[in-house]
Amino acid sequence: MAKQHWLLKSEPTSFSIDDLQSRPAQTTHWDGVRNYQARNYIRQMVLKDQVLFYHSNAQPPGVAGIAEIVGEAYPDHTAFDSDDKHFDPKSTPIKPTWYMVDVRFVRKFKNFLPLENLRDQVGLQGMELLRTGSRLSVQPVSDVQWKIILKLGDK
DNA sequence: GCCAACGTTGGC
DNA sequence: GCCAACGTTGGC
Repeated sequence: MAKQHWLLKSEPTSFSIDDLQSRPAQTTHWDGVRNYQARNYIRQMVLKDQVLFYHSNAQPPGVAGIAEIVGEAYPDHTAFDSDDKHFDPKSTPIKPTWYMVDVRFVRKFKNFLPLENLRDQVGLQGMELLRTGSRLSVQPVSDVQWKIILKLGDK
C-alpha cells in the first residue's frame, strides 16, 4: 500500500512538538481521541505513515513539523481510567471503543506554517483543516497536499 | 471573550 | 426516529 499521510492536532500548551522531541525515544502514544471519525482514521494508520503535527488553540495555530507512526492502533487505556480526563465508561478492555497509535518525532519545519498562510496556498483549498468549522483532530492529507506543505515548511 | 460548527444526549 | 438542548473545539 502506498504510504498514507495524516494530520494530528494538539494544543501546544498540553503537548507540543517540542514535548514530543524531548520524550524518551522521541515517541509518545497518541491518547485521548474521543471522536468516531477520528478513531476510524487512527485505525487505518500503518507503520511509517507520515504525520503533520498541528498546533491548535495556539498563537498562531499552524503546522509545526513532521512525525511518523511507529505503533499501529491499540486500545486507548486512558478510557478505562476513571481518574483520567478522557475516561469513558462505555469503553472496556474486553470491548474497547477508543484506540491510539504510537507517534515518533521526525523533524520540526524550518518554517512554522501558520494556518492563515495555508489558506492562501493554491492546491490546499480542499484540505479538511481549512474547512470552516472543521474540528476533526485526526485528518487524512492527500499526496498533493503533503508535498505542498513540505515544500513550504522546509523552504 | 465570542461564537460558528459541530457531536452527543435524552425526552418524546 | 426526530430534534432541542447542551457541551466542546478552536479560530478569531
